[in-house]
Amino acid sequence: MNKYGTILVVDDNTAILTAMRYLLEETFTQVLTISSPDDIAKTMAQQPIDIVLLDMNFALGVNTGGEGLFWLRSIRKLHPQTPVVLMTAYADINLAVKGLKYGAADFITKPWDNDELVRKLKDVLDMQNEIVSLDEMEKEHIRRTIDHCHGNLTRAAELLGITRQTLYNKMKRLSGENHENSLSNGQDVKESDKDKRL
Amino acid sequence: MNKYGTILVVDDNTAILTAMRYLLEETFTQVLTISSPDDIAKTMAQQPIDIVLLDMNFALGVNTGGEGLFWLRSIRKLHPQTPVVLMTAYADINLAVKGLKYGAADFITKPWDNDELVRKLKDVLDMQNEIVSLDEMEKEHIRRTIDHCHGNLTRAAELLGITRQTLYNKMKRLSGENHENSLSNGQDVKESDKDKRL
DNA sequence: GTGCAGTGTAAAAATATTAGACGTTCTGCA
DNA sequence: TGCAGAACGTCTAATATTTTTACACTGCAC
Repeated sequence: MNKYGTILVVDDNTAILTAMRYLLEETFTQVLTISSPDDIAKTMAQQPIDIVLLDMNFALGVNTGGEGLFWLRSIRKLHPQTPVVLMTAYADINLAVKGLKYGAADFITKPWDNDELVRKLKDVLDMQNEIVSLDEMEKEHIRRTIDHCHGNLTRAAELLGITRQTLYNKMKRLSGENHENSLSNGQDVKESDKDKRL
Repeated sequence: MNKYGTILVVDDNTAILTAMRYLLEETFTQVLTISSPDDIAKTMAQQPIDIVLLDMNFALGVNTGGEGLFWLRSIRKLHPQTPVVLMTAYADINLAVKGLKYGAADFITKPWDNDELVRKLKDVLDMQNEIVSLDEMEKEHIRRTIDHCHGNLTRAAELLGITRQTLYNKMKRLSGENHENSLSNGQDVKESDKDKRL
């Protein structure tokens, strides 16, 4: 079974940290727990962390979640690619929206459901593993830009920083490539001679 | 003053639609309001819509927001680049998270604050207007991928679907281009002879 | 030590992009 | 209705980039 790497759990309630350790050890290769968010940077500098589970309410009596958002941003700044899942006891829709807009990968409310928690963490990691090829990324961005320009290819090309002709080329080429998914196992089917000359 | 294009407001409460029309006419060139989500597709096919403000609870008595999510997905499918802002009277954190994950641009709870509503809508449109050049997008994706591969360039190149040498080229080229922002007004400073031959 | 995986580099051939041009269609407007 | 400007679609030659293939070097596990 593929385990899911290293998870860092940050919560000032040590009982919760203990519970998390037991729960997450089944799924993750390594479960790190710290009770003070001040240690986040240090811990993440020492070793690669694959995902962070971050509590939103640290200062006792201060439950606006501002603390959590601060640490979320701090993590995002230092490690933009490491997903952060937020956790809070005080379901606050604005907090959730803000958290997700600051780049949180998901949001979990306490008390949590064990299965749901694990499933969400797995989903996040599965998703972020989906690195797409430059071509696919390019295709998507081009599509969006053309859409944004209401189909005006001249303007789209300008925004994209390429010439109109290049945009035509890319559109032609990229539209013909969407059936090859392709992780080819050595069988390179070169069809480059389809209309080399007409 | 630059107005913000066409907004489509979908809510089954006609009083709210009327209020929205008055509120949003100051900011948007055109305010379309429909009370039935069934008309969304038709309306959006007839003319370009720049942003959608979508209520989450349509079927009276059914307040899970499932209806809203359904229509959100339907809009995202047909017009992936058109931002959708969700609105609900029933602050539900899971609904907000789901909505944002399905691609909603923001989330507003009723009763709303006029200024905040308008500000959020403007923010969304300002943000989505930031179309970046293909080069910038490429650079960002490459950076993320290398990060994801813990610095293993060979694997990053594989994931990106390019050769390792091309990755080197792109890294060298793209890292040297980040000071030109550049919207040049005809002054093309060609420095292509910097190390043409050595 | 040897083999393996990754790095850094090189040069020629294959491709892609650019700049510039041309005639055609579309669209707003007088 | 007809015109001017904007966008389209296509082409060519000059550049630039990417691929292919190859070589030498490093760190590491066995």
